[in-house]
Amino acid sequence: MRSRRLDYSESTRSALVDSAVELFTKRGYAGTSLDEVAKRARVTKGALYHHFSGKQALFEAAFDSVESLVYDRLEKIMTGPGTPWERAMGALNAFIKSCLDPAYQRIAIHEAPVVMGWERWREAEEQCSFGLVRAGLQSLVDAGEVEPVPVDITARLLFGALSSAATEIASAADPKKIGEQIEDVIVRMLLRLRQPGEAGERPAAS
Amino acid sequence: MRSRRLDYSESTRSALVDSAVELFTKRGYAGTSLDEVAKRARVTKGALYHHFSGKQALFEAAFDSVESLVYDRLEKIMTGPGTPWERAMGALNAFIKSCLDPAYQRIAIHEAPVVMGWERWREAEEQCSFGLVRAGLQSLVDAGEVEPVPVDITARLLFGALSSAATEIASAADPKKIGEQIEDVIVRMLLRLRQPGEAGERPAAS
DNA sequence: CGGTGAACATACCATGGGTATGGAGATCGC
DNA sequence: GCGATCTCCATACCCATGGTATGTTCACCG
Repeated sequence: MRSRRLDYSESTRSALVDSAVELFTKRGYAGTSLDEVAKRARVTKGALYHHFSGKQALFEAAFDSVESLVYDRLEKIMTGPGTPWERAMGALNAFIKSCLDPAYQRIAIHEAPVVMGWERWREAEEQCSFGLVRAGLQSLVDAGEVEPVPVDITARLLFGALSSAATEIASAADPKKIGEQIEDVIVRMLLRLRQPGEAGERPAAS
Repeated sequence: MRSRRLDYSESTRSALVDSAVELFTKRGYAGTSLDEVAKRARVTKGALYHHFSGKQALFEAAFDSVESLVYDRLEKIMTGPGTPWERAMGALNAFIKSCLDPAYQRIAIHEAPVVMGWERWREAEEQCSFGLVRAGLQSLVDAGEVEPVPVDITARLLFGALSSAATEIASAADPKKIGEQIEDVIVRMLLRLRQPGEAGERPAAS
C-alpha cells in the first residue's frame, strides 16, 4: 500500500476526523477504539496522537465537523431573504432535516454532552446551532412577530424539544412523516405566540 | 423464616447500588471504576459480579433506583385529588423539582440514553417518568381541557424540553429562580392550548 | 454430619488509552 | 550541497480497568 506519509499532513488529519465521525456515529464514543480510527484512516495511533492530544480532542474535532455542516446550512437561511417569520420557518425545517443525519444526532446531540461535559457542550452549542435557534427566536421577538417571551429560556426549551424530537424522527419507521408531524406541532405552537403585526409587519401566512 | 444470609445479600446489593448511584452521579459512567464502586460498598469486585452481570447491569440498577423515586412522587400526584388540570400542574412542578436532583439528572436523563442505548432507554422511560408526562397530557386532552393535540408527539417534545431545562436549572446560579421561570413559560404555553370547558369543566385558574 | 450451593474474595487475563522513542524525509542556514 | 533541525508519523511499551476463572467460607438440607 502506498505510504501515507507522502501525502500532506492536512489530508491525514481530515482523514482521521472523517474516520472518527464515521465510527463514533456507528459504534459510539466508548465503543470506538483509536486503533480502529487510525486504521480506517490508513495510519497508526502515532499519527493520531500527533494531530490530537487524545481521544477527547479527536471527538471534539468530529463534533466541530458535523456541527459546522448544520451551522452553515442554517446560517445561510437565517441571513437570507424573506421576513423574520419566513426565515425562522425555513430554519426550523432545515434543522429538523439536519437532525435526520445520524452523525449529527449521535455525536452533536447525544454523546457530546456526556463526552465533552455539559458545560463545555453548552459553550460550544452557544455559537453553533443552538445560537442560531436562539437568534432566530430573538429576531421574531424583536420584529414583533411573536409575543415577548423570555428568549433565553424559551430557546433552551425549544432546542431541547427539537433535539429530543430528532431521535424520535430518526428512529421512526417513517422518519419523513414523523418529521413533518413534529414540524407541524412546533409551528402551531409558535403560531399561538404570534400576534397581529403590531410592528407594522404583515402576518402573511407562510 | 427468612434466612439471615438473604438479608445480608440484599443489603450488599443495595449498598452496591447506592454506591454506584453516588459515583455515577459524581464522575459519570466512564469515569467510575468498578473497584471503586465495590470499595465504597466495602466489598470486592467479586461481590459486584455476583450480583450484577457487568457494568451496564449495575448502571441499569442505579437507573431504576433514581427513576423509581421520581416515578413514585409523580404517580402519587397524578392519581391524587383535583381536576386533571390541577394534577397536571402539580406533576409538572414536581417533575421540575425532581430534575434538581443531580443523580436523576445525570443518570436518568443524560447518561442513560448513551450508556443503555437510546432504544432501551426509551423503552424504560415509557413506563417511568415519561409515561406519566404522556399520561398527564392525555388526560388533559381527554378531559377537554386542552385542544386535541397529537399526544404522542407533543409529549415527546414536552419531555425533551423539560429534560433539557433540567440541566439548565441545576447548573444555574440560582436554580430555584430559573426553575420557576421555566415552569412559568411551560404553563403559559399550555394555557394557550387550553380551551373553555367544552367538556363541562370549569376552567378555574389554578 | 457430610454434601450442596449461595455469597463472596483473590488472582489473573485482555483490551485499549496514553506515552516514549525512533526514523524517514522535507526544509533551512551557510 | 550538506549537515542540522524540524515535521510527521511508526513501533514498542506501560498501565488502568472491565471481565473471568477459581478458591473459600458458611448457612441450610436431607
